[in-house]
Order: sequence, then C-alpha cells, then structure tokens
Amino acid sequence: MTSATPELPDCPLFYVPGEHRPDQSVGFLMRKVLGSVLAQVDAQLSAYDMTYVQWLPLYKLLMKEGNTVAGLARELHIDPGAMTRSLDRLEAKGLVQRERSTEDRRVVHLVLTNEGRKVARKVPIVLSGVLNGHLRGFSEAEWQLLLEFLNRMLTNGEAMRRVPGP
Amino acid sequence: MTSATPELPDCPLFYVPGEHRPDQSVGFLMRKVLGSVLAQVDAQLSAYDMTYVQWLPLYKLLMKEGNTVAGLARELHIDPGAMTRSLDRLEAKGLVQRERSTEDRRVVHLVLTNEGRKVARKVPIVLSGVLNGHLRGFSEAEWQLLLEFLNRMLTNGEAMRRVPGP
DNA sequence: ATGCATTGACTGCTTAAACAATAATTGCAT
DNA sequence: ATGCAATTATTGTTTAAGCAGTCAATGCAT
Repeated sequence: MTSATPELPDCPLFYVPGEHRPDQSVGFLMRKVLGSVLAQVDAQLSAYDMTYVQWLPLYKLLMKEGNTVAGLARELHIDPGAMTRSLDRLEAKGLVQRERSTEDRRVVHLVLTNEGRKVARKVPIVLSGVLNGHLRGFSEAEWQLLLEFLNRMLTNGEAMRRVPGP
Repeated sequence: MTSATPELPDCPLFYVPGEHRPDQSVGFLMRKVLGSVLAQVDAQLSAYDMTYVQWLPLYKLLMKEGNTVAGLARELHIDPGAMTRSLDRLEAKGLVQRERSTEDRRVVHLVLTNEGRKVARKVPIVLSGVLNGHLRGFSEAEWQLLLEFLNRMLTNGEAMRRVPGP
C-alpha cells in the first residue's frame, strides 16, 4: 500500500537485523546492568534470608498499597497463582500472616508480622546503596536524563502495545 | 575511623532509603522497560514456538561462539545445569543435536539443525523491530548517550564487585 | 605410573513466574 | 428469586535459573 519498508515510517533504525551486535544493544546492556544490581542487592540481602523479589510484596504491604492476594498480584504485575506461592514462602518464614476476610469470604487479608515489618524496612537501605554505587560519577543532570530516556522508552512500549508493531 | 557517613565518599546520593519512590528508581524503570521489550519480543516469537531466552543459545551456536554445554553456559552466564535442561528442550524441538566428542569423551558437541538455523536467523529481525520501536523519537546522540550511561553503570557495578560496597 | 585435582555433563531440589483450570463466593440482571 | 457472570484464592503443569552433588574422563605433579 504505502511502501516496501517493513518498519513504521517514523521508527529509528538504530538496530538492523543483519548487523546484530549485542554489546551495542540497549536491551542486552540493560539486562547486564539489572543483573549486576540484582546480584549485589541479593548478595547483601542474603544476610536477612531475603531476596529482592521476596521483598516486593512485603514493601507493598508496608506501604499499604494492597493487602490481598489479588491486590498484590495486580500491583506487582504478576500472576495470582505465583503470588499465592510467594506468600506461602513468606508465611512459612513468619513474615506475613493470612486472615480470611469476614465481610467477603473469598478474600484473604494479609498482614505483616513484626519480623516482616522489620525486614521490609531494611531493604530500601541496601537498594539505595547499590543504585547509588552504580551511578557513581553521574551528575544530577545525567541521572535525570537517564530517567527521562527510560520513561520515554516505557511510553513508546505502551504505544506499541496499543497498536501492535509492523 | 574516617567519618560517620555510611556511603563511600564519592558516591552520589540520588537515592535515600527514607524517601523510596519506585517510579524514580532507575532499577525499577529498567525492570519495566525490559519487561515491555521482552513481552513484545516473546509475543512475536510465539509464532515460531520460540522465546528470547531459548533463542540465546541458538544464536551463540549460529555465531560459533561456543559449541559445548559448558561453553554456552559460560557465554550466557548461566549455570551448566540450567544449560543442560535448556538444551533438552531445544533438542526435543529438533533445533539442536548433541554429539559426544571423540577426542575428549567428557564433552558433548552441539550442532544446529537446519530448522534451528532457520529459526535462529529470524529472531534478530524481531529484536531489532521491538528495540527500534521503544526508541522512537530518540536522536542518534540520545541513543549513544543512553548506551554510554548503561556502560558506565556496568563499569561501576564491576568496580563494586571487586571492592564490595560500604 | 599412580594419585589427585580439574573439567564436563548431568540430576535432584528450590525459587520464581506464566497459563489454565477449579471451587467458593459475591453481585447483578432479568 | 434465581441464574449467570465476575471475582478470589488456590492448585497443577511448564519454562527457567540457581546451588549442590554425582560420575566419568582428563591432565598434571610427584
């Protein structure tokens, strides 16, 4: 109809299938950066018998952003089934408790134990330290620019989800 | 000894534990961006009964960057055990073949089947399209800057690994 | 040349997340 | 009010990755 180009007209051509160089791919690099951050965070959190992913629901509970299985699953963009099993592990460690609701007997209310609250509050310290460490040498402006880039990529991604790509 | 600050002296303080805002965290944003990229790539690859992570070893084989279980595991920074099971699935799909080495009878040589080669070559097309889509509106300079930022974070991460943080 | 450490592949167990199916509620529409 | 649709939590199954342990083969040192 329009032309023979397989890409949308206003799409940059930074990446061309023929010359695929992983070390110049934002996706590949971001995977590595994220892997580095996660590894160091988890290494420090192992002292509390905790990991980053296990902390996420605890933090949501602490911040009162959800207090049911389905609520947390929606917040964390994961499957309710996965959430159930995550909570099984957290409950086994004595960090959260399940309490069947009396108003709506389908829902289970989740509450942090004292131990859970204590652990949940320690994680942001580790997180901040590791992130700051990875940003050593960055100016405030550079940091803001990086955040802007990431937000723009996210917006582009959502736009593509609405209008599936070429 | 030196001072009371809990951070290394030349570490930026972009993130402070007290005021933890996930939507301003590079880690959190990168997780979301990467999730978006991966979801769209895998959605398109499902047409070939393939996923991004399953493609990685195929690509390494295609590029002749490793042709044994241990070699691929090292290249992809994953556990040899995980690699074995990945290859089980790829072999079951008829994309790779195992051939016990005759020189060193411990090693298993991996070879792409014709089907495997065909699939492996299709993935970079999808990958490029999705990445370009996420970079819509980026100038060449901005893209380069983003790559530079990521590389600097990676270097910082490696430095921290050598000298474990504060 | 024998002994021991290393390497390569594999297996069992755990965490994690996705999809699908199920059972028990709840709520809404006719 | 009864029936059906939606919601909630859970369980099974698959893919994936990590750690630890096993077994066979190799190679190096004494």
